[in-house]
Amino acid sequence: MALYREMIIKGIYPDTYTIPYVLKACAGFRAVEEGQQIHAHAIKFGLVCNVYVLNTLMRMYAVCGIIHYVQKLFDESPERDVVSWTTRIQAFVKMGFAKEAIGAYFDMCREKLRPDKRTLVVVLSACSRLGDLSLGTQIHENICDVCDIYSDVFLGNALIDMYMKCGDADSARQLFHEMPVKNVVSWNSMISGLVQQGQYKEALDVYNDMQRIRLKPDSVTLVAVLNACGNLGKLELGKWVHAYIDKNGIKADGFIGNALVDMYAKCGSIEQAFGVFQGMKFRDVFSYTAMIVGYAMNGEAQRALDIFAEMPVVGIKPDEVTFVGVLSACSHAGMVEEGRKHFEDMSRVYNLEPQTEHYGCMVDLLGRAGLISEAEEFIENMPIEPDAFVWGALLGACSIHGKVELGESIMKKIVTVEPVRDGAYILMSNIYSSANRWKDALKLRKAMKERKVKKTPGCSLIEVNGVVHEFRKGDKSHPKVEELKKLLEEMAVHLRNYGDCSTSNFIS
DNA sequence: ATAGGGTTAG
Repeated sequence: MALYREMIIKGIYPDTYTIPYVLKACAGFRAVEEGQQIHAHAIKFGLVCNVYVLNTLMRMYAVCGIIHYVQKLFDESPERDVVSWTTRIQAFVKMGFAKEAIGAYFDMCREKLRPDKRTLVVVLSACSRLGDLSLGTQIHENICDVCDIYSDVFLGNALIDMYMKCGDADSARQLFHEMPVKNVVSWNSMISGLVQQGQYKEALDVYNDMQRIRLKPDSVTLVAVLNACGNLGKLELGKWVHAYIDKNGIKADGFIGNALVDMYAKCGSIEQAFGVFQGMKFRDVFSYTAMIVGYAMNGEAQRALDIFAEMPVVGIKPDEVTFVGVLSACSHAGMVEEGRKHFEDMSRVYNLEPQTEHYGCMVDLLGRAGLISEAEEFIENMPIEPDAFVWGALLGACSIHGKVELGESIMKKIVTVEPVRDGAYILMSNIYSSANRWKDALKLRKAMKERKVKKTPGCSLIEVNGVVHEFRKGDKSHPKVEELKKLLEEMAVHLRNYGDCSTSNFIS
């Protein structure tokens, strides 16, 4: 850049070779203003009719996120080649306009331009974002016409990612095994893909295979592994990853730091989570959200709200997920007024539209506090259609406060929205049982069987000395189940002595 | 002689 300036000052004109060089540097540093200056030079010296110059200009605006200019340059350019199209498609994908990207791809085909490997990689990433499997499969077939899929790691990786994001883990796995050359991105696509599908154990299996061939994980790998650890309660492995990060001088940047906070919080080590959070140089919405949700999950509502109150001070705007944490913290602590205030602030102060999760949290908040008719009213005034999550929250309130008739009418609504999940049936049958209406409870259990309702076993994970113990409701397979039961009974007796009545049936 | 576009994460 300095050399280029010197050149201009000395009165030497740039040519069609100079401009792409300097523009590449601008794109690398996201220096829009300098890029615009170069753009002005290119116009001044009459170089904008060259495809190379045009394409690098488009690319510079694309990485700086100014899609408007990309489109303008594309429209005005006298000559467009595969690179121009690819750059425009990529710009759409980057800005989250996946549909437009696909549209541009088909326009390109209509203009009788043949896409190459790099175009197809970008188009596949658009399919991933859309989660459109049939479109992705169609592109896969297009690729087979153009070239050999196995001839390019990038293409293979993009295909794995596409199948994973479209929910077809089997095809992704098959492709992965057939690829003759793999790199760390191929492994990462598999591992994070499985994590996104909730197949945490499978993700860790793939990670073990990766270690077996002694391929070094990078920060993308570790973020996915930490995510799996958090969801499986694998604190020991999570700690090991933390040590690995420190030892290998991997930058504890945003992604890694946030993943560590999330992992520790989900594993119940909330103090460790806070330690990592405090040690981070740069914190963003995700760091704060992980901490708030973590505190809420671990029953520390006040600390969740304290962290939330810090956000405007440091100038970080909360997002929808942050508010799920805030509202659930209020709900579990019975802070009705506080919760109401935050719910109102969501749209009024932060311009965020409440989603069904937020309405569900509010119904839960009101319902738990016994304000059932207000909770009902709240649902009636919802601008969006209430889903099973919202009705479920109200049903939960009926279960706590023994409202049988209301429960029955809610049950009817839930069955129409979501007939195959077990949660509501269990709640309702508990309501009947508490009201001594055993016949109705039995009838409901029968209906569950008839409708083939899927049962998700109540389950908790805990790790002791590196071994994960999984407890399912009614499961007696743990080797020390009798000892555990005895201990729990003793604990319940102690707790009741301190005036806690909620422990009577937690031993099951 | 010298130039441009690609995949993975919270």
